Amino acid sequence: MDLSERQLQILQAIINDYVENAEPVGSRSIAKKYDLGVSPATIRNEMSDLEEMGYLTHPHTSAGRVPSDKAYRLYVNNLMKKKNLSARDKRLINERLAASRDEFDATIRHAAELLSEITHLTSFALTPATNEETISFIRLLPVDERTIILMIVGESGNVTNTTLRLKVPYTQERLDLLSKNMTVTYKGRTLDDVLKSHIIEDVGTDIAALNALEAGVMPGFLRTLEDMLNVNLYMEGMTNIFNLPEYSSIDRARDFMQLFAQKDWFTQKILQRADGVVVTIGDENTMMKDCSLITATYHVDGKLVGKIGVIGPTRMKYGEVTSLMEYLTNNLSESFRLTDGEDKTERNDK
Amino acid sequence: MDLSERQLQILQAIINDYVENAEPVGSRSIAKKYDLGVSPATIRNEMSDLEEMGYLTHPHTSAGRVPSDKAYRLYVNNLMKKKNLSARDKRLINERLAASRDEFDATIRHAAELLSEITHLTSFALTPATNEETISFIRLLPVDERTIILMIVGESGNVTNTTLRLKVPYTQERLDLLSKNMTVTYKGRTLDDVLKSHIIEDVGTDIAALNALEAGVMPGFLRTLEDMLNVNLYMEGMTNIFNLPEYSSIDRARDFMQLFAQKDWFTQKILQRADGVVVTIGDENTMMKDCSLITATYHVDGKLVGKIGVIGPTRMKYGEVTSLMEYLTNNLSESFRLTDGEDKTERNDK
DNA sequence: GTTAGCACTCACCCAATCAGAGTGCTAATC
DNA sequence: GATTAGCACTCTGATTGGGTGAGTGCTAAC
Repeated sequence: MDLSERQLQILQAIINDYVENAEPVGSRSIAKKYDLGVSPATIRNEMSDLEEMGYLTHPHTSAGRVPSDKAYRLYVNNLMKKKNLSARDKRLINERLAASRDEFDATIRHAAELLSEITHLTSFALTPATNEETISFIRLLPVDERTIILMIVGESGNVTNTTLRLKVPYTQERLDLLSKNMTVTYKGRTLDDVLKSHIIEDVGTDIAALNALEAGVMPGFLRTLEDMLNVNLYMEGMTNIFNLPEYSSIDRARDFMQLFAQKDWFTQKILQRADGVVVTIGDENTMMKDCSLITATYHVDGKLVGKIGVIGPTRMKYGEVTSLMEYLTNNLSESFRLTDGEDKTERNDK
Repeated sequence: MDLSERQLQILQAIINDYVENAEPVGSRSIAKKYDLGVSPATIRNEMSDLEEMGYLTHPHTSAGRVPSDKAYRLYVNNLMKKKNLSARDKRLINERLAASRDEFDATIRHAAELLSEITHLTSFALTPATNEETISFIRLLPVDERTIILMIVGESGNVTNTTLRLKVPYTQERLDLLSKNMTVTYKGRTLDDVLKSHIIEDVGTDIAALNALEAGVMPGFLRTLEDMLNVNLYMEGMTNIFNLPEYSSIDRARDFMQLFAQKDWFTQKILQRADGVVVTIGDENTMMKDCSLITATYHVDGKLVGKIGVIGPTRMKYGEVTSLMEYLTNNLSESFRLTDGEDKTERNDK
C-alpha cells in the first residue's frame, strides 16, 4: 500500500521541519509554512493515516508528530535529493586536504575534521584496512650490539618497524642473511595469511647458525605484523552533540560518549560495514539504537579501502551529509591515487 | 596566623566527609561521626572562623560547609598522608604492565587504563618527549623505481620512517652515499637542534650528482623529524566523570569533554608542567578552574621523560591518587630501564 | 571557652493551577 | 466523497504556594 503524492509531500514537510527544529510538528505549522493547498484539518487526517502506517509517532496526545525510523528510511531511499556543496565548503575541503597531501594519516585526520566541522556532528575516519596488503620485503638493521630494528614493508608502501633487543649478539652477515631469507619466504603473501600460519616456520633450517637469531626475531616479527594490520581511528567533534537538544539529558550524552570508549570494538563494527555510502538509521544499528550512522569508503591506489563516517541523531540532514561524504571520499581517493611521475610523497607511520 | 590543632582536625574531617559524599557537611554530622569531644555549636564557631580565613565556603545560608581550593591545598601540603596501595591494586598493576612489557606504547596506554580504572577518574599518559633525543643514524631504503623509505633512528631506540616518492630515479649507490652523508652530518645532534637549523644544509655539495636526490629527500626528512618530536597522548576513562555528581549538569560535562577536544593544546599544557608528582587544584589551573590535575613523570632508560596524569573534580582522594601515581611511575621507569643483558624488546611505532 | 536553645533561612518536594499547543471528532460545506 | 470549520479534550510546561528538614547564627547560661 503506497503513499499518495500528498502523503509523501506531508511526510517530507514533517521531516524537513523536524530535522530543522527538533520539535514535534503540528498540522497547523505545516499548513502555514508549506503551501500544500489544504487546511490543517486535512493534514491532520493524513497524519493520522501516516501514523497508522508507522511513519510517524506521537510523543503524547496533544503533541505534534515526529518522524519514525521508517520515515527516515523512506526519505533516504526515495525522497532525498542530492545537495550541491556550497562553493565555500568545496574550497574548504580542497584547501585543507591539499595542505596535508603529503602525509597520509594527517590527510585522513583532516577529512574527519572537515566532516565534523561542516556537519556539526561527530565524525571519524579509519586508515585503510591492510588485510589484503602483501609483504614486499623485510629488513633487519643493526643499532647496537644487542639491538636491531625489524622493518616490514608492504607492496602499497605501508611500513612498520620494531626495535628488538636480542639475547645473543649477532653479526652483520647473519642479519643480512636472515633479512633475505625472510623476504624470500614471505614476499607476496598477505599479512593476514602470514599471521594466521602463526606457526613459526623454519625460515632457514639449512643454515643452522641462524637459529638463535631467528628465534629472537620471530616474536617481534609476528607482533609487528599484527601491528601493521591494525587500522587507526580518528574521531572528531565528539562534543558537538552537546549542542543538540536530543543529548541534553546527561544519560543520553553518556551513552553516546561510551560508544567511543571502546575504540577497538567500534572500529570492528565500522569495518564490517559494506562499501560505498551506507546509511543506517536508528534501530537498524545494533550499536546505538537512537543514532544514525553514515559511512563511506575511499580508496588508496585503487586497492586498499578506508572508511570515513558520521554519527548523529536520527534527525539528521541525510541529503547534505551523504553528498558531502561522497565529495570527500572522491577527493580522498583522488589524492591517494599513486599515479606515477607525480611528485607525491606519502606517510606511513601509524 | 596558623590554624589551631582543633581547627585542622575539623578541616580534615570536613574534607574527608565532603570527598566521600559530595555534599555540604554540617556541624552536627561532624560532631557525630568524628569523635572530637566538642559539641556541634563549638564546631560551628570554628567553621565560621575557617570560613573567614578562606578555607570553607557556604553554598547558601542554611547549607553545610564545602572545602575551598585553599583547603585542599593545605590538605595536600600538610595534612595528607601517603596511602599504601591495596595488595589487589599492586597485583593488578604489576600483571597488566608486565603483560605488555614488550610494547612500549601499549605499556604506556595500559598505565593510563590502570590509572582510570583504579581511581574512577579520567586519566592520560604521554609518550616521552624526544627533544633531547639525538640522532643515531639515517637510512634510505629502496622500494621501487620512484619510491624510497627514509628512516631516522635515535640513540634511545626511537625509530620513525616515511615513504617518499621521488621525481627523479635513483641508484642504490647514490642512496647509500646520501644515507652515509646524512648520518655523518646529523649523528649526535638532537632532533630539536636539527629541525631548528631548518636551513637545508649542503649535505654533500662535493658530490654534485647527489643534489637532485637530496633535494627530493630533504622535505621528507624534516617532516619526519617533526613527526618524531611529537608525543602521543592516550586518554582513558573520559566517561567516568558522568558518574560524579559534580558533572550531572550537561554544561559542566561539556566543558570537561571539550578540554580534550584539542589534544595538541592539552598535550602542550601537560608538557609544560614540572617533573615529579605535581598537584594543581582548581583555580591554580589555567586550563580548567574547577578541576584538579595531578601529573607524574616516568623515565625511559633514565633519560627521556614521559608523563601520566589524572583529572577530576577538586573533590578528589589526593592521598590515594598520588600514592598510586608514584607506584605506577616507579613501575614504569623500572620497566623502561634498558639494562643490558636483559631479553627486552621495545616498540617504537608512534 | 563551651554549650544548649531557639529563631531564622534556604533548598527541595509536592500539589494545584493555568496557559498553550495540538489532536480527534463531528457536522457542515464544496 | 473529500475537505474544512469548529470545538471539546488532552497533555506538557511553567508558575505558585505551602510544608519539611537540614543547617546556621546568635544569645544566654554553664
